[in-house]
Amino acid sequence: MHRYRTHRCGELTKSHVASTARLSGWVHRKRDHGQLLFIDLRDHTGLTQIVLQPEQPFFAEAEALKLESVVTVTGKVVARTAETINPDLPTGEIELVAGALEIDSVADTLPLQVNAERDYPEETRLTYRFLDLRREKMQRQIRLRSAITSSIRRRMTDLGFTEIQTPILTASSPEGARDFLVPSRLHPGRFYALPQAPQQYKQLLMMSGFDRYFQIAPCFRDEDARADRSPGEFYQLDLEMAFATQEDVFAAVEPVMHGIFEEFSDWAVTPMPFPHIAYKDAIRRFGTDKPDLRNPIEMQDVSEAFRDSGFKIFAGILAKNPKHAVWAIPAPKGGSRAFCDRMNAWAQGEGQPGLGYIFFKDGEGSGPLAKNIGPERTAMIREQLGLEDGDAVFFVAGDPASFYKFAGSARDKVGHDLDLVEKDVYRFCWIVDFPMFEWDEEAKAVGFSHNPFSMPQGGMEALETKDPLEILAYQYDIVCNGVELSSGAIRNHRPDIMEKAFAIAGYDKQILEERFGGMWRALHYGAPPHGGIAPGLDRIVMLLAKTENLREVIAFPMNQQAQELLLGAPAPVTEKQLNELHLQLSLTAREKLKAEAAPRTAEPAADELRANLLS
RNA sequence: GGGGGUGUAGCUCAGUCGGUUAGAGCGCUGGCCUGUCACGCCAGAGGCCGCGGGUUCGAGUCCCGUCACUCCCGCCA
Repeated sequence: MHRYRTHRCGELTKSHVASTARLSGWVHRKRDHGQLLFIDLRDHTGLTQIVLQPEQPFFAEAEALKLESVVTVTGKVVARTAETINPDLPTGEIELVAGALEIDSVADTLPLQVNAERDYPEETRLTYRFLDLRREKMQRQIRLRSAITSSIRRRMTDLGFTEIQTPILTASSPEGARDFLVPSRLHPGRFYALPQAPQQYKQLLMMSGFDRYFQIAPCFRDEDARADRSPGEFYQLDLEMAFATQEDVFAAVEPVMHGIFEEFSDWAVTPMPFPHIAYKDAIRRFGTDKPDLRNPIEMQDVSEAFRDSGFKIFAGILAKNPKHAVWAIPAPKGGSRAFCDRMNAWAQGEGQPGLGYIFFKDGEGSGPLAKNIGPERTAMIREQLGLEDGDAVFFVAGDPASFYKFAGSARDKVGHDLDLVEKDVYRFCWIVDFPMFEWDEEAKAVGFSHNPFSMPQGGMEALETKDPLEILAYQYDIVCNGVELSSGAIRNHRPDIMEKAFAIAGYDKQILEERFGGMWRALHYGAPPHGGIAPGLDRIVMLLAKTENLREVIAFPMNQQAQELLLGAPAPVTEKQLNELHLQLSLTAREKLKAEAAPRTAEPAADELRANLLS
């Protein structure tokens, strides 16, 4: 008989009755009747009820067992009587009558309960992550992540993609987010950077003739956290294809995404092909480049209804600048003064002057705004938006470039508050035709708006003849339920076009050679046209697990302050380590205090242990 | 860097208008219980009310500061 187990805790059924079995696992719950003790024994497969009788020599020891202790039980599998069958448990028709009990490991009093589905503060959960992970929900979510990852690998391999690892210690790149830097011991004063994405390497692989590459790639960016953005590190399904057009990339990725979402959820998924929405249309219709298409509301430009109207504020705004506009956010079934006033109060809380509105009842428009512009213009708006009695409409005026974000969040709020958002469905779309360049207000100059290696639409001719801010790129995002899952592009494989594009963004050829040396060289020795994309794995799993927080689908996440509470990262290092790396710290008194205060870990002893290991 | 929320027993939370000895559930300790499965019953221990200062006869409660966690803004080619 195996030292620890002949079966798993979720395995025994009526067919095993009368056989001898050995189970190992955690004490999930105890029910002590004095002269009879039940223990629910748990492992990754489920629960089995163990029955312990008082004549057994280990009975007292078993009674004293703390929850979450680890034990090995050997005994006879017995059928339960009809009255004692537990229909809620897969193993509920049998129980194991203990003949021997071995205590493998005892547990202290628990800081969080494993056997209860209740919420604990993040800090407690992360400090005791090993306990948190034992809970059923976390087991389910981490296993879901594993299954999704396997499925992605299989699908990509079936499509002829080759999985290739790329370096973790690489070079800092001048564009993008803040880098994590790793000081070099052998090269004083020089630093490696952790990759923000394997962008250049995957393009080099295309130039190396691998045709189709993919990787479940770790990416590192030193940004502040959000609920849907881990601090520091995350994973992407990174892929790249040679001799591919934008449509080829869509045709490869769409079935993978669609297939994954069909495989791991019973919610409806947007049928293929996913709709394509141009960036500027997404902004105009939804106020964001990552629209939640479950929300049916679409905004419209209603400037003409307000131009030279009796509503002097909007008329004035429109007269001031030809770029200015008035956008309407329809609110079906939102036609009550209470709702409109609530929206107005919300807008003021968002730092807006307010939110103009009209609501429709008894065949006409109500509210101060309708009075100001008169019945004809009110009817025009109603006509354009197809509104009926009982509906409302909100207005935002000014320069769309500055108000579209607010308009987008107003659309979100109307959709949610009026319960218009579709349920139990994944709504996908592609956002295409991103601008190649954008105006950097801080630098007062033109810069790359997304990926500097994207191919401008129209190629060299566009760069030479068009206003840079008008040029579009072969740059695209895939969006699901308002979550940006990935962005990608057809790359610029022509050194002459790249030189010109970088010149427009203010980088001269020398920078290109210095900072992108490897790729710049490779482009001169036969580079295939290529492109790719990189869907974020954490966000895919988060959507499929139906949670709102990335930390729910990461085994050992950092907290919002980018600290890992189990091992205590980031941690101070010794003088010796600093010296080897040719580093000196330059900290203010206040920063020194903070640096010396060791991060909290689960066991105070861990801090001591770490100090010993480091010295 | 900025704004919001939270901080009370091991854990989750309640705590009224500032007023006597700060409560509940789970967990923990002791006792009882041979069919429970969120077992039940009885008893008990456990509190720097995050920390510092202030107002007050009196502060968990009000004010100021500070720290921690969390959500958001900035940031995220």
